Amino acid sequence: MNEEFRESRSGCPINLSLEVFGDKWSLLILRDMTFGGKRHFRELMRSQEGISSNILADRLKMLVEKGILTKADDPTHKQKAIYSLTEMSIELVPIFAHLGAWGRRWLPVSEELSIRAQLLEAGGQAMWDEFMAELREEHLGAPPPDRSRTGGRTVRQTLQVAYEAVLARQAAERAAE
Amino acid sequence: MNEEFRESRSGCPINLSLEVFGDKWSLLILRDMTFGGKRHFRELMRSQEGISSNILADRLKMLVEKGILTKADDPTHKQKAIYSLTEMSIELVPIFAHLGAWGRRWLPVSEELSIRAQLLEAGGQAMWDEFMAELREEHLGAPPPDRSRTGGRTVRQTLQVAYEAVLARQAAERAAE
DNA sequence: CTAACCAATTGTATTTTGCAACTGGTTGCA
DNA sequence: TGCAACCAGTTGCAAAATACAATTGGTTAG
Repeated sequence: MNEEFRESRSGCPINLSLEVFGDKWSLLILRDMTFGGKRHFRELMRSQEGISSNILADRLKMLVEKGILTKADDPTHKQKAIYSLTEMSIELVPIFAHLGAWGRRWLPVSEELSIRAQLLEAGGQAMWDEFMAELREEHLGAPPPDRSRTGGRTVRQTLQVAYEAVLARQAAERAAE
Repeated sequence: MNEEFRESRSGCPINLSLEVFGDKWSLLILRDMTFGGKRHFRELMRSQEGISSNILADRLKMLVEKGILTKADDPTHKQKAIYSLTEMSIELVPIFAHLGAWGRRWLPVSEELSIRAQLLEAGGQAMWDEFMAELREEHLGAPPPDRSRTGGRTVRQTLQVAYEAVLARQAAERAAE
């Protein structure tokens, strides 16, 4: 397991974490998989930030090597690869939540791209736990979580609906001008 | 405030956060200031990971420009600069805590460099709040927090004592072989 | 049969990083 | 007063990472 860390700069947990995703793209790929439900190379290419295909290929390879993602053949298409989160990456959800909250508080975020972060912050640990359970179901084939409390809607759907509502309102406001 | 983000790739809070410290060094510098109490260039040069002086100078400049640090003259020495955390960087404490917990769980950390992360994780939000209050006192001149509950020892001292205890035990074990 | 789709790879230019040496000055001490 | 240690960087250069555009070799739907 530890072979890719042979040349690590130090055994500090923060440093080792940064050696994994201390760059401008790795966490964005994981963000799109986690919150955007993206599983394929081509879906990941359509990121807000415009990643190029060689960088994406390189990062996916690295993340698979480090055990943060897994890669499998998609049965519906011989050339299609499907990427999955692992427990390792699913447990980044609280970090995403805090990172989003911090960014929303201190940086010039746009409303539509920060509504998810806002809801995730407001939902707290309970929502994060629920979301992680959903990801385990979707990516690891874990048994489905009890969804009776949440009205049958997944956390990702909740976030997505809120995002689209903001987009719709913005479009209406622009039309009204 | 937002001038340095004019060319940002997107208004997503996670993306904007990564544009600030999505590299291999910025968070390590902030870690050393936050947990190591380092305030001077030369102290920061002595990181576990061996940052080089040009990179350190570049990152300090960027972090000051972005409002994540401030820089002031040290009255004790004409050439000495003293760097301080701001509210922005003090509020990274929960992110450090989660990042440390994640790294400790999934990466090949060393015992002595992860004992702090372990204590910080165990201490939870209450400990993080206490620590942030201490940092505000130390870096922003905020009024001292009520320290009666904690036996007069600061969180940083608690972490440091634990770190040194591990080092001492390791030295004793090596001597006993 | 063909156009769209698929996950990349290739080539090249630019930018960032890493490393070592060096700068111009300040301070403590003998 | 002179000298060594200290101070925050800067400079020059090589190596690595990144960005961008074009292309590859194959698959699939209509």
